[in-house]
Amino acid sequence: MNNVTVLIIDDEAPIRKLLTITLESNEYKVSQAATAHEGLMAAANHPPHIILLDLGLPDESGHDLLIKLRQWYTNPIIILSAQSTEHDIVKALDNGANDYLVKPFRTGELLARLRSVVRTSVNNDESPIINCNDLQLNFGTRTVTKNNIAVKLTATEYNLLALLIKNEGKVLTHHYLLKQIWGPSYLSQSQYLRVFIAQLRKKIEVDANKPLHIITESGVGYRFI
Amino acid sequence: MNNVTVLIIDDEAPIRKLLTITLESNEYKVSQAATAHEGLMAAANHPPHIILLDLGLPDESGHDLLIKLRQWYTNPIIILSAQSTEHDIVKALDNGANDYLVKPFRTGELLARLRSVVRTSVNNDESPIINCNDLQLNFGTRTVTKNNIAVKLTATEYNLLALLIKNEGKVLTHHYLLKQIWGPSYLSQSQYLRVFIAQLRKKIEVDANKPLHIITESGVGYRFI
DNA sequence: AATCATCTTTACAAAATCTTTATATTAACG
DNA sequence: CGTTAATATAAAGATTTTGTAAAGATGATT
Repeated sequence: MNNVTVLIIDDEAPIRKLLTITLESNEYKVSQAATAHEGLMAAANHPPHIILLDLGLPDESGHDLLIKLRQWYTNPIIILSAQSTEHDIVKALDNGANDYLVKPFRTGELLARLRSVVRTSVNNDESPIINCNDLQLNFGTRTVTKNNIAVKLTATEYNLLALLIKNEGKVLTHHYLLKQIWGPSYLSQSQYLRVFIAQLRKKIEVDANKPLHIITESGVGYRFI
Repeated sequence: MNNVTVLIIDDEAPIRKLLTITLESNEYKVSQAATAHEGLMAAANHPPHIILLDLGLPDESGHDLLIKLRQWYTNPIIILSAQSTEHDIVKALDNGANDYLVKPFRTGELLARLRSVVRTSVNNDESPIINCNDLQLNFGTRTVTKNNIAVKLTATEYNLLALLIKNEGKVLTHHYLLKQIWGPSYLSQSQYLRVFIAQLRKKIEVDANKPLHIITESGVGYRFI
């Protein structure tokens, strides 16, 4: 469940193979390129979270590719290179590389350095907040506000509301809701659903008798708007 | 003018001297510490933009100091160590180090790696002190005050409070809290949590019966406001 | 060995939540 | 329009979860 994508740009097939196996067994999604040109295209078409770049490419200097990438690509780039001269390392880092590993590198160290750059740069992306008119649900903090006033929900109420909101517009059947919230052995307890929907409406609707958010689809289920 | 502050934590005076000269001639502002304790205090009192940390300190393992620093310090930490085993490198990186250089290191490379971490970390001048109304928590010194009066907390109580405060607003599940504070083998000991939450409330809340800071989310966990 | 602070466990009280029941209201359909 | 099925609501009860005090255990320090 890592979901971090890595693009390997290296001309040596055995190294690509080794890296791919290593990374995939650590739940990274891997794509490959064997030349600078291929790498640039791949990065542009499907920007990965991280690029592993070999400096010794056949068609173009890795340094030049790095410079080209850095004109628009802001995610981490880690250099993997047989060159271990200070000149090469300094040049690569100053051209925007986030790290530089000398081949042959140790697998564990590579993975640790990957985790390090992922930690510092990849994770700051999403704000898991959903707004619906007066209503706001924050998945990160597990809070609900109505007109900026906190609404106190029980765990079950929150789960039910979150499920409805995540499927905004869709009708969720009684069957489905019961299964998701209470589990597969509660499929016949449709009274639960009525009780909890009523409680939710009391808490989040302006007028619980004329619900604007939680809509009843008689005979089928409920829908959130 | 660079204006970037660097704290060197290293017990060997000659290395501190060499680093200081190197860094100052590149317009960094340098401060020094010769022991883990000194380093922790220095970092807490005047949080630097970057910490250069030697793992071989006399009074405490550099790894342990790294862990303590990372409880509140979010700026880059670069390890300088004579140890070059993969185990050490991986451990340090996973404990939150941003880079790891093996001594003896090349000056140009160190400077390039410094430039690299400066470039990527937006220098958010973050204080190691968190204020919440009447409550103040100092991550550097591990102390808590309520209306400027020191509150005496045990290690476990402090850890629990610090974890809650670091995730202010978020609900932390019982599962998560137990795992973080007591370790993965204590996941079923939810009574611990109740006892320690009660103790914390007695110490930091104005009225422990009506907690304003540590909020119970029944069936889920606790939240700090 | 005695002391002290802290952690762990136990027992019970209090509170919150869930479940069930009863009954009212609304929608579907001929 | 009236009947039937589905849905809504309130409130009582049962159950689970949480809070608290206090006793026992541990382990470091003297």
